[in-house]
Amino acid sequence: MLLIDLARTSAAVAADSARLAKIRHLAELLGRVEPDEAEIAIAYLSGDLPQRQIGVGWTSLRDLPDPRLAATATLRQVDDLLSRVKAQAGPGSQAARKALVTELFAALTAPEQTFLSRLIRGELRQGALEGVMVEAIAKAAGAPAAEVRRALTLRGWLPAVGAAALSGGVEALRAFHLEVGRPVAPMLAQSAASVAAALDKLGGPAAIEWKLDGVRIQVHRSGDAVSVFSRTLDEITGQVPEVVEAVRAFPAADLVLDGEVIALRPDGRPAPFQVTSGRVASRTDVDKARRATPLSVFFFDALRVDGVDLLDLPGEERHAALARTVPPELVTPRLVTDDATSGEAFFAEVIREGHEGVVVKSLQTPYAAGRRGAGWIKVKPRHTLDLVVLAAEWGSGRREGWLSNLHLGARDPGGGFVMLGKTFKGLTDELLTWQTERFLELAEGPTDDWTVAVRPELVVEIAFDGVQRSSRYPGGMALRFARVIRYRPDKTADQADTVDTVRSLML
DNA sequence: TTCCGACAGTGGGGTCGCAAT
DNA sequence: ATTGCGACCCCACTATCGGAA
Repeated sequence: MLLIDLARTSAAVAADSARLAKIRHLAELLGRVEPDEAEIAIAYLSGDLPQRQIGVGWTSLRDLPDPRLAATATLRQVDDLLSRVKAQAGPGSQAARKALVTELFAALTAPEQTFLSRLIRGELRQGALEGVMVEAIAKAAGAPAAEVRRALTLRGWLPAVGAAALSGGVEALRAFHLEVGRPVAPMLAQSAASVAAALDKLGGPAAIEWKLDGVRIQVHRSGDAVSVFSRTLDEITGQVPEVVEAVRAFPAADLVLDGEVIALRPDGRPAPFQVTSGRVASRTDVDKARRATPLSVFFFDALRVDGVDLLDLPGEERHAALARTVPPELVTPRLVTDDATSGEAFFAEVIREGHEGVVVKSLQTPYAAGRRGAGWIKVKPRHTLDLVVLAAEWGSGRREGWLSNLHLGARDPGGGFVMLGKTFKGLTDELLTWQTERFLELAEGPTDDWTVAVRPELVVEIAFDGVQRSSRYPGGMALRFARVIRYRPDKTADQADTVDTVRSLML
């Protein structure tokens, strides 16, 4: 199959807003792809590369060679070349990558260049990724979407599942099973504003667990072989020897567990997320990193114990299996209750201990791998500040033509404002329209292609999860997960919150 | 007919490793 | 020694479609 076929399908998918139409376009293409190119087609049309990452990003794709007029590139040829790009390493590799990318793009027509460039940058913007592709595979293979979804959960990689479905139908899908050593898409959580709201949503007793501000892990053990995977299913075994040692000591030789690693201070309180994150990312001298920043591990779910798959069992039965296998001090602390008052008290206590919040979990629901299932609901405290808009950046994609990303500043009692970060979240289309107009009225000072500086007059209420140390911003601190709640037309900039207030929140 | 679950899109701060400067 | 880039850790929120209620 030719790359131009995918480029045309992608354009058609983007042109139709209806999901069912997108699915039809994708299924039609899957119906005519050769079996040995099915994985490539599925990967590309759901926004992925079979190579996952190839060391080429936005900057490397800025100036492309002139396009050709005739489309001749096959999927296989493109895929082979991208594998060669990925394989470059060592001195001279950046130039070698660049040369290969240029060679590849010089062989493509304009629509192919656009498609491939967007794909590599991760900005396909066709309104269809994995979720829609699951439906398209089901349609093309004549199988129920639920079977495709189940296989995806267990295999973790849609192109493999889709290729099997296209060639072997439902039977091939049913052959996928949980395999120790191969990661499963982790279950995700929805969120709620309070424990009471979360309990209300679940209806009935639930488990309220500590939410640790660390890094999610999935651990597989078969005999002495232990593998640890990240949330995106990358293997990080070598970076977390503490986990490997802990799990080897458990009284079960066949395990799949879900948990979190976190750096704790000597007094048992959590280190800032940046510390845990940096430790987990360290690969070059793990022993040294470990001595400086030891990791603790806590488990909260069991997907398999001693040869028995637990994914489809109710949460409580999985937790019972976990408790039989993992020593109590390594099980994430929890409270089972249906009482909102004691639930809120538990939440308050967890926050006092310095942790991020809680996850309220249904006792009944199975492990909804890879989905933001309704069975888990996270609750975190929310801080707010009234800050001043210092500038805004032009948006892209569906926000093109709108001033979108806000630069936020706190008032300096000594005069002026100190920038604390940016946010684009929480804005409705209506608000985007309003603020674009307003900012252009207030525009002043240095303005580049992306940024419009404005007179610091507008006050906006910002929610955020915490204040982190920052080397990027002049005040030495930045807001974590900042988002807009509302504008405050009732306030003037001299009534905005000060940097001193922000600094007091950093501890 | 209305409601709501699931998805895609739009970007945020921080850190590490590597190659280039 | 420093800088730029890619990858990945954490992530919130709105708009939209279409099936569920």
